[in-house]
Amino acid sequence: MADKQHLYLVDGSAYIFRAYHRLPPLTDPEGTPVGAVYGYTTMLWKLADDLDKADGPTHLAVVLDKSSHSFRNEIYDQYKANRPPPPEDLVPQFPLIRDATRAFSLPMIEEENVEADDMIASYARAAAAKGWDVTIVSSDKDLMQLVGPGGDGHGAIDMLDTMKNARIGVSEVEEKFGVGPDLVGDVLALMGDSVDNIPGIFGVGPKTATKLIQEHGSLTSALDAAPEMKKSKLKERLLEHRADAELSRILVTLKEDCPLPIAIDDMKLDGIAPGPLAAFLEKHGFTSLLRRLDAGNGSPDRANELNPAKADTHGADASPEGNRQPLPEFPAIDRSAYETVQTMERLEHWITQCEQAREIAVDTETSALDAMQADLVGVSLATGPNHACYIPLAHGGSDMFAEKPEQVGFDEALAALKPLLESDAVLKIGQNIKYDLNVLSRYGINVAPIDDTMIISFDLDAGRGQDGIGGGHGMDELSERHLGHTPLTFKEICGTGKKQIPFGEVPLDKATEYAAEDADVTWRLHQHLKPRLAIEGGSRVYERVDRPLVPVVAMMERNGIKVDRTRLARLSEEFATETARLEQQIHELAGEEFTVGSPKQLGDILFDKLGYKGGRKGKSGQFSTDQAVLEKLSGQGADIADKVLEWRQLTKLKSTYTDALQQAINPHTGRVHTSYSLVGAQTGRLSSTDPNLQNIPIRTPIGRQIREAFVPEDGNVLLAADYSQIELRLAAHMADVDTLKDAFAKGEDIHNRTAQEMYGAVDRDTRAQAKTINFAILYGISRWGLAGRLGVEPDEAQAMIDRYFQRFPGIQRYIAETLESVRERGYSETLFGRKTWFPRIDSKNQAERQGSERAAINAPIQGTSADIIKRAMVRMMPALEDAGLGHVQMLLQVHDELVFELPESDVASASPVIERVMADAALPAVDLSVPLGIEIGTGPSWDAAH
DNA sequence: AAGGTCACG
DNA sequence: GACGTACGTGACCTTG
Repeated sequence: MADKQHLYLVDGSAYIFRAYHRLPPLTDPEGTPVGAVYGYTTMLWKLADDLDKADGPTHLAVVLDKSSHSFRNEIYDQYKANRPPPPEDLVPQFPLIRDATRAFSLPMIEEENVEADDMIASYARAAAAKGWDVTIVSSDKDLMQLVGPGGDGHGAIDMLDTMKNARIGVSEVEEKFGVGPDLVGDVLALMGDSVDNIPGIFGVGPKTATKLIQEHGSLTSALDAAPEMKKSKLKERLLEHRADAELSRILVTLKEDCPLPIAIDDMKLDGIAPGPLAAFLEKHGFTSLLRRLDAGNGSPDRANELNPAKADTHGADASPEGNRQPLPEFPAIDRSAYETVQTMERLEHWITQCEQAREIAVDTETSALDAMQADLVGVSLATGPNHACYIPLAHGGSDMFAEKPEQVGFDEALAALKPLLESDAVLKIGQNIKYDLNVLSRYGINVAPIDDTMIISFDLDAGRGQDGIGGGHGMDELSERHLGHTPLTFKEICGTGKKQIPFGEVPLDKATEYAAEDADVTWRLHQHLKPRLAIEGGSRVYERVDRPLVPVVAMMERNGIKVDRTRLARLSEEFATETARLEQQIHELAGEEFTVGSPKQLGDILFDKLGYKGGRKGKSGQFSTDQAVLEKLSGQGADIADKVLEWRQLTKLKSTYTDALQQAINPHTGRVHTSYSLVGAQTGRLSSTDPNLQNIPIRTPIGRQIREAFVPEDGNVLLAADYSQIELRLAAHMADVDTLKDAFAKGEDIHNRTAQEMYGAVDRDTRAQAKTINFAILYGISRWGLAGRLGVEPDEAQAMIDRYFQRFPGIQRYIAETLESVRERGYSETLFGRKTWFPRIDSKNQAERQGSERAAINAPIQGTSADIIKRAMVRMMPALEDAGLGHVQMLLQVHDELVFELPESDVASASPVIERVMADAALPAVDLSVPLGIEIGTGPSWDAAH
C-alpha cells in the first residue's frame, strides 16, 4: 500500500510572535520568560498528536528566520524598516525555541539571508511536485498564495492555524481575499502591509483591494484601467501610486527556488525520544505537559492548555486544574453516526432512550435568530457521545414545487416530545437553553429541569479571556477549548449574506450533521464542565443563583413591555426638525457645510479652522471632540460647541431610541422583547440587547420623554422598585466601615454624611465632591482620575483620598486585601462565591495591570449586587403567587431596579411583597450588616414610576 | 472592522 | 518616564 506522504512545514518564527502576544507572561523556575516557548511547545505537541491521523504528518520540519536580511532589502531599502525590535522578554526565548525543536527531535531549517516564507515556499513547491501533500502550519496571509488543490501528479497544499484549530484551503483563502490563491499576491500588493512596510496603494485596504482585483482580474489590469475610471479618490491614488503597487507586487512574491539545505526525505518523522523531551519540559517547569508525557501521551486535556500559567507558575493548588479528576474518555465526534428521525416509530424509540439516559442534550433549530419570532424547524437530542439525532419538523415548504422531505407530523411530534421535555426525571442540557425555553414555550412546552453549559462555563471561567487567549462561552469556543473539536458552523450550513438560506431549507443530511452535532457537543461539554463546579467551588452560585434564574429571565423576555408607538413617532419628528435646524446653525457658525456627525471633520473645523484650543488625543492623532471637550469650549463662549452638543443629544436619542424602539415592537405581541445575556458581563451582571433596555435615558428631561413611552396596558400601572445605593452599602459591609454602616442604619443621605466627615460641613459643593469620591472608591481610585473629575490638582486629589481613608478606616484594607487575594488566587469573589478571573493582574504593562486592579476592586462589589438582585428575581414570582398575586408581571431588570406591570388595584398589596423579597434577598446565605433600602414608585409610564 | 461617542447602572 | 487618566455594559455613526 503506497501511503500518501504528507509534509508539514512549521512557520516557527511567526508562531512565536503570535504565541507571545496571546499567552500570559509565564516564567520558568529560573525566572526566564517562557510564555511563547510554552505556546510553541504545546503547538508541536498538538501536531505530534496528529501523527496517526489520516491526514496527519509523515514528514515535518520547522522553518525559522535567521536574519532579517533578504533579497527584498536589495530592491527596497525600506523593507521591514519600521519594524520595532522584538519585546525584551521575548528575545531570550528565541534560543529556547530551538531547544524545544531539538527536544522533539525535529529537523530545523534556518538560512542566512533567506526569509522563512521563501524557504517554506520552496519546500512546499518541491514536495508538491513530488506528489506529496503539504500543510503549512501558519496563518500568515502571504503564505496563502501557496495554497492549492493539487492534482495532475501534484500534491495539495493547505495551511493549518493551530491557535484557531482551523484548516485553510482554497475556499478559506477565497473567503478571506475574495479571490483564489493565484491572485492573493495581487491583492496584497494593493493593500500593502504596514508591519513589513510594504507600501501598497495608500488608502486602499483589504476590501477595496479585493474589489479591484475581482473587477479587473489582475493587478496589472486594474492599474491599466485606472485612467478610464470615473473621477474619484481611488482613481487618483491608483494613478499616483502605481509604482508603489508594482514594487509591492515584487516584494510580496515568494521565492520558490531557494536551495534546499535538507533533503525532503530526511524530514521523515520517526518518533520522539522521550528522554530529551522530558528533560526540556522539566527544566522549564512545564509540569502539566510533563504529566501528560508520563501518562503516555494520553488524551490531551485542552483546558490545561488554556491556562498553563496557574498550574505551572503558581503551584498546583492555585489552579482548579491542579486537582482535576480524570476526565471520561470519549470517542472522536463522528457525524456519520447521527440519525435523522423521520418516523413516529423512530421518534418513540429515541424518547425511550432519552428517558433511560436521564441526562440529555437538547437543541432547537429555528427559522430566525429572535426567539420571540422564530418558528420551530426541528429538534435535536443527544444521550451520549456520538449518540444523537435530529428530528426535522418543518423542513421544505418555501419551494412549492419541491417535494417536502419525509418527517413526523409537527403537532404529533411535539405532543410526543412534551412529556420528555417536561419530565422531572430527565435533565435537559442546553447551550444557552434560555433560547430553546422561549421557542418551545410558544408551542406550549415548559422545559424543565435544565442545565446550561454556557452558564456553567461562565460560573467557572468568567474573565479568563481577558488576556486574549479566548475566554468566551459560546459553543464553538467551548468545543475548541475543552474537546479540541471544531463543530460545523451555521455559516457552513446555511451560507452567509444574500446567499443565506433558512435552516428549514437545508437538506436533511446536512441539517442532521449540524444539529445533532450541536447536541452531541453540548452533551460532552456538560460531562466535562459540570463536575468542575463542585471541585472548584462554583456550585453555590450556579445552583442557587444562575440556574434557577434562567426560566425567570426567559419569562421576563416573553413578557416584554408595551411602548407607545405614536408617542415615539412624534418624538422622532420633533427631534428631526430640531436637528435640521441645529445643523444649519452649526454650518453657519463653521462657515461651511460638513458632516457634523464626523468627529474627524468636526475636530478639524473646531481646532484647525476656527482655532479653538484643545489638545490632540488618541493613537490616531485625531482631535477629541467628546462631551467634556465641547463643554470646555462652551465655557469659553463657543456657541458652536453648544449647538453640537445639542445636535449630538438629539440625533442620539432619535437613532438609538425613538426610531429603533419603534422597529423593535413585535408585530404579534405589540410589545418590545429584549434579550438578556446571563454571561454578558464579567462581574455577573446581566446585559440586555436587541434592543438594550438597560440604557433608556433618564438623566435629562428631554431624554426622559422616551421613558414616558414605556407604558402599561389599559387598567394596569408600571411599578419600579430599586435598590438605593446598593453598591455603597455593600462596600460599607464588605470593608466593615463603621461610620458608613451607621449612616445607612440611620437612613441618612450617604453623600451628605461623607461630606460631613470629609469637610466638616455640608453644602451643595461638598456633597457633590463627596459623591464623586464615593464613586471613585467603588471603581478603584487613582489620584489622576479623581483630579480630572473634580478639576483639582493630583496632589490635592491625593490629599482627599488620604483623608477619605483616614475617616473611613477599612476601605484601604479592603482594597489591599482584595488585590492580594486576586494576585494570589487569580480571581476575585463575591459574597455569594461568584468568581471573576483577572489574568492580567500581574502584567508587566503598568496600564494593563492597573486597569485589572481597578476592575478587581470593583468586581466583588458590583458582582455581589448582581447576585442579590438575581436572588430577588428568583424568589419574586413564588412570593407573589403565595400572596395571590401570580398575575403580576415582572418585565425588566436594570442592574439595581426591577420593573413590574400590574393592575392598579394590586399596588397596595404587591408593593410590600416586592419590597420584602428585594430587601431580604441576601438572606439566609449572607447576613449583611447594613439594611438594603428599597424605593418603589408606580405610575402610568416608566418615567412616572420613578 | 475600528474608532469615537454616548445612553444606562 | 511610561500608559492614560474610574468600574461594568450595548448601539449607532462615520470612515478606511
